[in-house]
Amino acid sequence: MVGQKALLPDYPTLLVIAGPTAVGKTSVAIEVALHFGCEIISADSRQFYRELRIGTATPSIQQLATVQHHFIGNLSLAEDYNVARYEQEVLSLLTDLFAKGKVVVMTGGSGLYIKAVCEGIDVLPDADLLLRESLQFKLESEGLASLRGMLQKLDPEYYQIVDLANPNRIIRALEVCLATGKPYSVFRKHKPAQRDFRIIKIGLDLPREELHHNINNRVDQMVSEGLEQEARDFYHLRHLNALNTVGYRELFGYFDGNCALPDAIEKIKTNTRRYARRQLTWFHKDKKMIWCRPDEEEVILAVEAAFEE
RNA sequence: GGUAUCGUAGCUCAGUCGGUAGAGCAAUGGACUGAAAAUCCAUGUGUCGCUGGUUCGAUCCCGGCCGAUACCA
Repeated sequence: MVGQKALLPDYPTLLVIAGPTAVGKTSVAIEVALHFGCEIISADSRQFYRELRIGTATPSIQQLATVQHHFIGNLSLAEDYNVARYEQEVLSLLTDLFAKGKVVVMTGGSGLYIKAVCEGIDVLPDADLLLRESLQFKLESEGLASLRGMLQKLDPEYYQIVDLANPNRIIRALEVCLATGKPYSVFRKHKPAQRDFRIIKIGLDLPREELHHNINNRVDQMVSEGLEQEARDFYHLRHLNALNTVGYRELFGYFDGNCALPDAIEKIKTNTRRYARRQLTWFHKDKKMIWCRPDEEEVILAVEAAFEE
């Protein structure tokens, strides 16, 4: 199968390969991209940061040399970034890539980022970091109930549907209300965007036990590759969102003296497992997802079958 | 070999003055439009080590056995 002449689609096709962390997306995506002779767009909100190499399981130098990748190491830790920018940048890149070939592979585990590319995302104001900080302060000093009260006044419609226990949701809505003077809900259209390319979504999964085994092994491997030093190098930047990331926060806790190194490593494994579960929850909701084992031949067969539809 | 203590959920342990049991962690399910590797919500049946006995009734009391730990030989 791999190495045989590829069956190519008639229209530009974005081939999404999603799945939980450590399922084996990177190598499958490379094989699939080689098969279709195309490039890879990463959809991983932490592999953007070039400083985070070990802890985010960035593809190796050799892997990156095999197939042209995009959105790997394209940002520096201190840079602000968000889904909407990603959507725009990917769309613009796709125009170029589809001028060269009919297929582009997109792979990663950040569900929201994939969704933004496939379905679009509403036009909203970016976060104002100062405003966010002051709301955060209000949360700490006055409690969540106070923020809820504000939201109830500023956007009663959204107040009815938000998760009222989730500070992040409420703060974001308030940011938009305060920055624009309009209720957050008027911006939330949720109208799926029309794309001028076809989308085929493949979800990779493994029996849970096997996935956990992969996760545990990979964390041990990260540690032996020097994850502790990588985290230490950026300990002083821990306040940055990019470092609010599994693998780094647990080690920061160890540097703070809150736990021993083996405990921190154990916590990384646990939190990675939970992260994988949240990713699966997100992807399971997508009814268009075609589920496969992380095996390139199985994926290519599924993709070529989808071309026919 | 003797004595003592312990054996309860995947793990660490609590508890039942005898009426078949519950916390933390783990795990599982879910939500989620500019923080998304983030953030938030929900979910606790397990031969109470095995086996006899007492009892209307035993995980709890008594005996034996097995296992663990500590101390003594």
